[in-house]
Amino acid sequence: MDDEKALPATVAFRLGTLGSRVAERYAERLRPFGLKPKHAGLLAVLSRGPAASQQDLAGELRVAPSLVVSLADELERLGAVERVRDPHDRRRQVLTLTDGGRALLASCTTAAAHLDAELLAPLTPDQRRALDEALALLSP
Amino acid sequence: MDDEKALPATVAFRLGTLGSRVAERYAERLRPFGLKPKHAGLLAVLSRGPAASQQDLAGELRVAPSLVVSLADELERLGAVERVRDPHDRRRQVLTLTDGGRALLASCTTAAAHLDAELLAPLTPDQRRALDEALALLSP
DNA sequence: TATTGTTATACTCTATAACTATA
DNA sequence: TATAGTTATAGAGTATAACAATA
Repeated sequence: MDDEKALPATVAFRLGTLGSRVAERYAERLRPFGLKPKHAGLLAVLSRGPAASQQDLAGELRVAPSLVVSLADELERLGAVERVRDPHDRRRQVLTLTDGGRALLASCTTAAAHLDAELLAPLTPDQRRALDEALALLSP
Repeated sequence: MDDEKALPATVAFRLGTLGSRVAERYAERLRPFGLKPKHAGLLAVLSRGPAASQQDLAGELRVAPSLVVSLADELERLGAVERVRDPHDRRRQVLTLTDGGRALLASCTTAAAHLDAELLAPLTPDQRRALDEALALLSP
């Protein structure tokens, strides 16, 4: 008997390719807003905590600090975030979400929900719950 | 009641980020072989069909034809594939897997299987089956 | 003229490293 | 001297477009 799965049958391979295709489709939906998925990720992090330092944000998003700078630049240009210098440590730029930023995040969330609906259409409710559970266990 | 999921709770968002992290981890495992995931994908396609044209391969892998050229160049340099001109249409380069290429693919498959074992460790057998099923339904 | 493979070029994304200002 | 943010530079990965050979 042959226990060996072919490469395209492994979870790692399928998760990698599926993830890349889903990310691509999500990026398409965000394009009209002038955003890429990483912008949405940054908005989401800002929305749930009080503004951390940009270095902390970099750690949380698992990207280089210099990337946070350009993401924040672009979000600032869109009026979605504001940079305020921390008066206690003037080296720190504290990022805060504006009302426009919250609206933008809501749009990103709606776009993701629409994509979810399309993706999950072929799954039964039980299968959806199972997938949700698996993703919760697999996600870092 | 609030039906609206937060962005990081959507399937699209989690599948995108998880897929990218898994792909990164898989790429690490392939590095010692001098390969990237796309090389492994090409080897896998070649292993299960008789050699198609490079353009067909590009379509199957969803990449530009020029990328197939460089992937094939690198695999040829590693002795994993051979290019043979089709005598019936001398424009066509037929790619064939060598024994070395089959061995290399086996290594890629083993690496993916090891990664699978690590990824799936926190899941029960039922959860693994459910994930497998969902991936089958979601994958193109 | 159309098609296959190839080459040349450019673009996107992201990281590393150098720099500035505060501490 | 050390740290936050920024800027400059470079590299990976991939696509687009021009090109050569063959049909």
